[in-house]
Amino acid sequence: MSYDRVRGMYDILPDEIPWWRLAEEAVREIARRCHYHEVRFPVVEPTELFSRGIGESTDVVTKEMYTFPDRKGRSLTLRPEGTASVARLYLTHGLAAKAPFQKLFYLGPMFRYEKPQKGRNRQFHQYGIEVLGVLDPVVDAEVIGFAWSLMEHLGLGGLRLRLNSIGCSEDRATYREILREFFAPSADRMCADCRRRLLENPLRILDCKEEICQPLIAGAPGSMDSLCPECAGHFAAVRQWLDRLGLRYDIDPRLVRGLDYYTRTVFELVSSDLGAQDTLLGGGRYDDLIEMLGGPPTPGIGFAGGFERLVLALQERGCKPPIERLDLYLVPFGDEGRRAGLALAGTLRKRGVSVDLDVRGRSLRKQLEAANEMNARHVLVLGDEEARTGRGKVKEMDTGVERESSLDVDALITVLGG
RNA sequence: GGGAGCGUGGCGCAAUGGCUAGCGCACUGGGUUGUGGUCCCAGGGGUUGCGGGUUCGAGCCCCGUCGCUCCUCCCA
Repeated sequence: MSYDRVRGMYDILPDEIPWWRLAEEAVREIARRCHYHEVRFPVVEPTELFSRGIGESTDVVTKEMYTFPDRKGRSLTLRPEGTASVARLYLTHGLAAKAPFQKLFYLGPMFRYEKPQKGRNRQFHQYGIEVLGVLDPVVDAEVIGFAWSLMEHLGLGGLRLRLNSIGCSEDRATYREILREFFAPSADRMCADCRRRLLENPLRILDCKEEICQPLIAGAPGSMDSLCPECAGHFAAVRQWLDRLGLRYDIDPRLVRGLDYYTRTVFELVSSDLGAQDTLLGGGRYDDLIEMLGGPPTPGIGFAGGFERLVLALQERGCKPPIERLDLYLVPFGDEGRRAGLALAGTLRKRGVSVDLDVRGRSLRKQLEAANEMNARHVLVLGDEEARTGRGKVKEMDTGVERESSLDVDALITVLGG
């Protein structure tokens, strides 16, 4: 093999496609029901969009972006996520003034330069929804409801929604200080990473999985204690809505998301069927993002989910996507039959029937074996005899029953249908 | 970035340091050019990831390297 795949980027072969389509169609269907509109945006954006939108100090920006200069020396980046692009799109097209309230969704590949492992690739595929222009807590509940509807539609179980509020930017600043004061006295009893985090971003300490840090983290004050009255009220209202709608959630005061634009409500939907990378989707509010990118103050909320992980979870749960069967396998046979075969296939295909036929002139036996292997519903042997008389026998492969039929397209379609 | 495990036909695996590196599945053809699944026969396909070392002799042992997988980290 002379060329390897790029590390962390994968081919998806026909065998896997049914699960992908199942997942993609579910997203589109829920989006349709909830009246979200699809947007598509470039895979490449100016680097600054991400570094400013996602946050200069985040892992994504500091070490995970595919960034390169174009031929005129401008710095471009393969999108590592979608929200920043949607915010940019919102501003680019003047929606803030024209139609400030938007419910949008997207699907597509994202890129992050990370060490690959189960459920984490360098090119991965996300779907995401974004609601722009409304601060009301009912929207938070609607967005979370979308996530649950999607999972319910797919019949996925083993799920848990982790919910938290990290407050507005002022709250986050005060919380950061509270954590700093809390952890500082015991800094010497924490792992090296956490000592660094203490200075750079104390919020991250809460994510630490090191044994040594666990007891300390367990006793740390939650972010909800430092919420301002507005944010506390917002969060209480979100919870009320969720309760009213019967949407399950677990409050997790240690849930801190890794992108800087998040404010107030944050959440993750995790699956018990996945490995270490068990977050099926994650999101939250980003009420300052649009303004940060140069637009008018505009609240927003959304989430993104990974298709790879969704597919893994579906397979883990034994979900079988519907199998698409070939309607008819034509077995052209003899000179006349072969001449008639392709023409007949063409007319049937125009009528919406899926037809395949042998193009290698193989033996009758081999062709039937092929038909059997590809799980065709019907077989029609089209030899010289059939070509001459215009009649043939359609065999239903599951039962072995043969039915005599005219080779007239309408007659055939009737036989195939039954 | 750190750690662990694994690299042998397309896939899954085997081979005490010793014969021409085998087996199953898959693939191709035939048994059977007028009807599939089973069965039988035959065939193609390998620089044992790569490079070096030890040895009379290395798929096997040693070193290096590359790759893959999982964990950590982070996140979708």
